[in-house]
Parts: sequence; structure tokens; C-alpha cells
Amino acid sequence: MKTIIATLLTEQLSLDVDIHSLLETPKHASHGDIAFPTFLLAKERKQSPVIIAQELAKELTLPEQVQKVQAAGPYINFFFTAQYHLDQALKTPEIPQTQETILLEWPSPNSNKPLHIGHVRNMLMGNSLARILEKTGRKVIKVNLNNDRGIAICKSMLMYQLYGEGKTPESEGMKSDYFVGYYYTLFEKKVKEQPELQDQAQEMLQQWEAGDATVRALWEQMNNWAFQGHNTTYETFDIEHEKSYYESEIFHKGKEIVQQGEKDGLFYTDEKQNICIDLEQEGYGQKVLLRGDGTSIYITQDIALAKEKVNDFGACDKYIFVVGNEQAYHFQVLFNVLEKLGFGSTEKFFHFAYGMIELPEGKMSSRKGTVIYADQLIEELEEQAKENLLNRELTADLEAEELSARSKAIAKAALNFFILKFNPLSNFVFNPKESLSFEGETGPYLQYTYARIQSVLKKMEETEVIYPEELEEKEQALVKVLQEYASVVYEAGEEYKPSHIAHYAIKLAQTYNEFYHSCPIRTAPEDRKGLRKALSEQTARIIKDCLSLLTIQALDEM
RNA sequence: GGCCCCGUAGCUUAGUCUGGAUAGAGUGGCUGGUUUCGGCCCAGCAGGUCGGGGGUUCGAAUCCUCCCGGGGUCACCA
Repeated sequence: MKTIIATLLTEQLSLDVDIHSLLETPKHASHGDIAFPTFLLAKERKQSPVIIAQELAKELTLPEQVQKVQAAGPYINFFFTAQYHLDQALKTPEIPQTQETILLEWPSPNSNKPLHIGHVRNMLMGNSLARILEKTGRKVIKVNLNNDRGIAICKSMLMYQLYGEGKTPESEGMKSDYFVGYYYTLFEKKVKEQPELQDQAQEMLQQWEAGDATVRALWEQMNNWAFQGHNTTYETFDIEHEKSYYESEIFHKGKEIVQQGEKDGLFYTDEKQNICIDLEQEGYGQKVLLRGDGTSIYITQDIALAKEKVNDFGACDKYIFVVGNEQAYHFQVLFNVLEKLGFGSTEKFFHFAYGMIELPEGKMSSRKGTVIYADQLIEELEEQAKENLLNRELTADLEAEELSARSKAIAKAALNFFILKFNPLSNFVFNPKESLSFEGETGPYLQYTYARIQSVLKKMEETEVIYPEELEEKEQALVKVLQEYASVVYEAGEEYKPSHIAHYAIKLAQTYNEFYHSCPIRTAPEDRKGLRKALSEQTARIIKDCLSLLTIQALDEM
């Protein structure tokens, strides 16, 4: 629409400004579809903007898509015809495609405990982002980095060695990652009274690095349990990767790269023989990249991983890391190091950061037992959803299987939407009792709107769509929102913002529900029935698409 | 202390990059709505110094600047 108006204004008025960028989409329907503000002209011509608007509006000859033009104060407002709006709203949305290859890395957990609500935020954001990127034409390579070595897993190992008594997840009837996590928590408890455990864990880490057979065997056992548990959680959350990397396999590989960089004069050696980078100019200070004894640190392995990824998948246009924002500084340093090493400009790397989730009583603590685990969370929500279904007349008699399937879908809708509608960078307090609702701005609200449309459509026969001269107010509002879909997805892809999709979906559902309540569909006048049916179908299609981008299932009945 | 993120109705928040007409929602509170397409719905009322000051601009929640509050980070940890 902007292009049409920009062309119109450029051709008919001799204005020396970039018209397209000045055009606005008014917030209120009474202001039309596109508005041209005349403030700039007023300044140039030293005339009242109101008068300029009035005069220009009179001069214009309108193309067929534009029904009328109206000067309103300092704005010239353009109104498009119902015909034009309907064509745009009812056609298959064309989402502008961006040809890019993006490597997306997430959720990259530690292997010493189960996934918790922080990982849930990570998993959902990564998943949704991947879907949005794919929808906008990008090729997305999905990888995971398992942090499977280090002091944390050694703590679990040590406790199992001391107190495990040969128990297994099977013998205890525990999900295997919880089994591993139990020993980690046990360490945090015991170390308070026995500080020497800290040294023992450290010692174990050294034995691990030295390749001690017993320690390695124990490590493999514990890790297998942890991963096995994580994998079932990934299934619940629809997480799939093309490749999983393991810190244990790459952590020693960065050494040569860093040493070569030092020879090439990119880095320097400090008095302790550490190889370091000077990022004073960039504002990040001096950072060690490789210890003097040649052993790796966190950033060394990230450098190695960058190379592995290029080896495996070729150079990509962008590399996105979904990681909590407490690591923002680390990633800025890493991106600068990678740029110096020739992996590409820092622009190619993006830290998709998100804020912390806290509980009403403060930060989560595995020691205090206040961690909310991903599996438990979704299970509790399923229970709530099930209860809701049983309390409704329509669904009280569902068969067990169907009841369970629907509860699952509704629970995930509630959780996914709740997490994804937020600005990712905000911290938020998660109150398990109050945070998740099924009413209002929620995933189930979207599912409900979709299901109700399906129910209405099912009862209707094929009807011809007849375009009316004028649309009713609620029809008009719906038509406008439907037209926005393609550009919303495009923007979400450009800006990496799943929340745009969430907010748009709510707006569409709200607009549709208002339409639904004031415009009968099945009992509409004959010349309106086909139109309203078509609008309902298109709304359903787009809601379903949005839900899919948010990793939520659309239900035909709920 | 340096750097990064956050601050908008009682609560949860959209809008900030790219400045425009009356700052949108949800929730909670109050008042209503279905002999009609599914009430997890809809309508209405009350609720805002957009953290504060200064600046730029015809115009600022949005840009600049200085403060205030909350969180994070500044390891040879990950």
C-alpha cells in the first residue's frame, strides 16, 4: 500500500523528499490505511501543515485501488477500496524470503543435572527462532554443545563413587538425569561439612584429564544417564539437532589455533606464558586464551568449536548462540577473537541472549531444592489442563487417550506462549501458581479461537465469495490484521523476535473474536456468507501458522 | 568502580532499533452479554508524572545527556 501511495504522490506532486519513508500506517481506522504527514513540507514552504494537506489532497487523482483521500489536520489520509483489502487479505500470504545459511546452537546444557525452567526458556526460544528463520527462507543448521566435562560432572561422579552403592536409575525408579542430579545436589550439601570434598572433586578432574580408566568409565556411565534423560526431555519439547558436539571431544583442540594466532602476531604471551588477546581498544580488556601450561580454558574450546562447525558445515552467513545473557561479555570477547582469527566479522556472530527466570522466593537453588525442572513443569501443567477439560461440559466425557493428548497440547500451548511472548532480555519472576493461565493472552486462547472456527466451518457448505462495496467495521478490522501476517513474520525473522509472532497471533485472535461476536457467519445474509466463511478460513490458517512458529499444536477440537 | 541488560496502569506487559494523530493489551476489581455459529468468548467502567531531571525537534515512551532503582558481568570457572 505504501508503494502505491508513494508512487502516486511522486508522480502527481513535485515533492523533493523521500516519500516512501515518510508514509505511516495510522493506528486508528478512522485515519485510513496510509497517512502522509505534511510537517516537513510545512517547514520548507513556511506554510501551515493543515493548509498544505488540504490543498494537496484536492489536487490528487486517485488510482482504482484507492477509494478516497482525506485531509485530516496535518495529515493526508488514504483509504483503499474493500476490493483491494479483500484481495490482499484472502490471498496466500507471501513472506519475503531471505537466502541465508544460519547455524543455530542451543540449548547446550551441562550434563550433571536435569534440564530446568531456564533451559525451557532456552529450548523454546531456540526452537521458535529456528522455525521463524526457516519460514523466512533461511537454511538453519541446528547443533547442540554438550558441556560434558569439568568440575560439575566430577562432583556428581565423586558422590556416586562414595555413596552410590551400585545403584542405578532403574533400581531407584528414577529418570536417569534426575539420578545424576541427585548426586550433584548431594555434593553441594556434603561439601558444607566436608570442605575436603572440593579438593577430591578437583583431583578427579585431573585424573579424568590424565585419562584414568576407572574415572573415565564412571564418567561415561554418568554422562550416558544424563544424556538419556535429556533426550526424553528434548522429545517433549520437540528439540532436534543435526549434530551434537561434546566438549570432551573438542576442548583440547583449540590449542593449535591459539598458538598459530600468537605466531601470526594476533595475540601475545604474558609473563606467566599465557597466550592472551588485547581487546582494550574494543573495550573488553586483556583476556587469557590459553594457559601457560598449554591447557584449555572455556574460550579455547569455543574457538575450537567454531573451526569444527566450519569443517562440518562450511562457512555460514550467521552463527547464533542461544545462551543466557550473563554470558554477554564472554561472547563479545569470543566474537572479537574469531574475527581476528579470520572466521569473519563480529557481525556474523550473534548472541541470542535471554534474561534469568527467578522464583517468588528468589533465585533457584538446587541446594535448597527450589529448582523447577522442565519435565515436572510440563507434567503439572498437563494435570491442570486435564482438570480444566474434565470440568467443561463439552469435554467431560473424553476418552482417556484423547484427554491425555489434548491436555498435553494445551499444557504446551500455555507454557510456550507464556515464555515466548516476553521480551527475551527481561528477567522475570515465575510463579508456578499464578504465572500460567489458560485465559486471556495465552496459548490456549489461540487454540480455542482456532478450534471454534473449525467447528463453525465444519457445519457450513461451499459458498461463493461475493465482494461487497463496503465492509462492516469488524470485517474491515479483521481484513486489515490478516494483511499484516507476511510482514510480521518477515520482521520476526530479520530481528530474531519470536515475541512478534506471539503478539500478532493474539491481535489476530482478538480481532477475529470481536468479528465473530458481531458478525454471524452461518446465519449471515446470503451475499455475505461466503465472504465471512473465507475470512474465517484464512484466520484459522494464519493462527495455525503462528502456532506452528511458536511450536504449539493447533487443535481441531478442544 | 568500568561495561551490559531491565524500569510503561495494583500485577504481567506491547510499542523504543526506524520520533508523528487519542500510549495498546492481558490480568485483578466493578457492571453487563448466549431461546443464534463452542462462554477457555465478548461489551462497558475505573486504573498511566511511560523511573527522574536536562537537551535536540514543529513533534519524544522512542534520539542525546546526567542521575535513581533492580539484575548481570568484569577468573588461568563454565
